[in-house]
Amino acid sequence: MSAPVKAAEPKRQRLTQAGRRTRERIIETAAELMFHRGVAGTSIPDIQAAAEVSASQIYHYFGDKQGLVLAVIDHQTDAKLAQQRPLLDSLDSIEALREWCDRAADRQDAAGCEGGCEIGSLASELADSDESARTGLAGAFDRWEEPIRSGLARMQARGELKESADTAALATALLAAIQGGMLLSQVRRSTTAYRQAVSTVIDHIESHLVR
Amino acid sequence: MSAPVKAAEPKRQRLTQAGRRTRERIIETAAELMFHRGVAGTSIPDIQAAAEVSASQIYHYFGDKQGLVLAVIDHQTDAKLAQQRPLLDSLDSIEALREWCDRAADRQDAAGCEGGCEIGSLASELADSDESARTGLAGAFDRWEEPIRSGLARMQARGELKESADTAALATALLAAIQGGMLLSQVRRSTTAYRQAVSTVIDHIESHLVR
DNA sequence: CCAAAGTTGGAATTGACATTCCAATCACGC
DNA sequence: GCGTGATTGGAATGTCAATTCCAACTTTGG
Repeated sequence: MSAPVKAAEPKRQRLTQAGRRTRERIIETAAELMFHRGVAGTSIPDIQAAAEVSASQIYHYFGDKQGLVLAVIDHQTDAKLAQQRPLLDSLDSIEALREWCDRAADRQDAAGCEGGCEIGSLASELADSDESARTGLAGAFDRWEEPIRSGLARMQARGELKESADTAALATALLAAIQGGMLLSQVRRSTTAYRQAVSTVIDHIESHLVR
Repeated sequence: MSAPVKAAEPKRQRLTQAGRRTRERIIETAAELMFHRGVAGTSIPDIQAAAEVSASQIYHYFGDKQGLVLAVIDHQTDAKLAQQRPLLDSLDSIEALREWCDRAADRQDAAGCEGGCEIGSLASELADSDESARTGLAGAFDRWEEPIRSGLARMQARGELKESADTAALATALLAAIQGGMLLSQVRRSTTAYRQAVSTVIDHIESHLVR
């Protein structure tokens, strides 16, 4: 029959300087709006108005709304990793882990606990309704989890963490605590739950320290 | 100015037998659809068709879509607590905690990891866009967390858990692990993350056992 | 049995929204 | 300098959603 399902793919086109800038502006604006109002709550006209572009521009660069959503997923993933980057690459001590998680908590407090995790919110909304989005978000979580696992693995390699510790599982548990904690904090409008959840998992990691 | 914001409130009316049944059917159908497709992805006509009711019936009983959503939140909360009820009231041993969490994991596996937590999904979608929904969901999480906390407190009272253990924080951490683990499992289509997250937190609770 | 209130059907209204189209500019390699 | 393809504007299209309205029918309490 037809070729294997793939997302409406805007043909690989050469982008002009202006094109690249427009494209970026659309993605950033869409990401912002979708973060605050959800994907379904963000209409193309909304994005048009906020980014000051015409409908044709959005459809020219992304094909359709789904294409834009996929671009937003990648953008938010890159943005999150970049934002946490210096710390993210040295999560190889209990102190570094705590510091890294605290930063996020402080940011969340500063935002008045409105909005949860950029990735997590997209995941919850899209996981069951858009298979390619689900795949993209699974990749996002993998990219995010990797530096955690890697940091723990370094601790273990250095002999600071017991051999019996399952670093992969601990990394997953910490990521889950972050996600669940963020959600509870968003709903309760207080970072207490996030801090407790994350702190609990890090305490547990600490209990695997040698000595 | 005006009275404090309150949701469009269908006047307290006496319900006939038929009325009560229709109302219930609408709520259950809406809950089901909204769980699978999200609130925004579920239209009133969708609900009409699935529940075999007319538009007037929905608006008669709930005022508007938001009213229906609030009813769905309460319904899902009651349903979740009822479903877990026997176990939920005796979460006062490590084994009971593990058993309780395992059940949820098995259910999730049986569902092919489609759909996350009924409460968590609603929370993520509605927390920032509907203040009364947010309040209702905060209450839902509180009602859910309470039996966990209470079970841990009993363990502590019996002297099984060290005095130094913060049972409230541990309960919150477990709930967060459940939520975050569910989200990761939904996105990854595997309960591994959920099992690891939950297991990690329970291991940590276990480390607070006396002796 | 009668009236008030509860229940239901279904059409009509109004407004968005995603997407398409066409035509006009504009940038750049040759 | 020219032409091809990139970029943009803005109107038009078709669909579908939320909600309202009104009229008919049913139940219930007195």
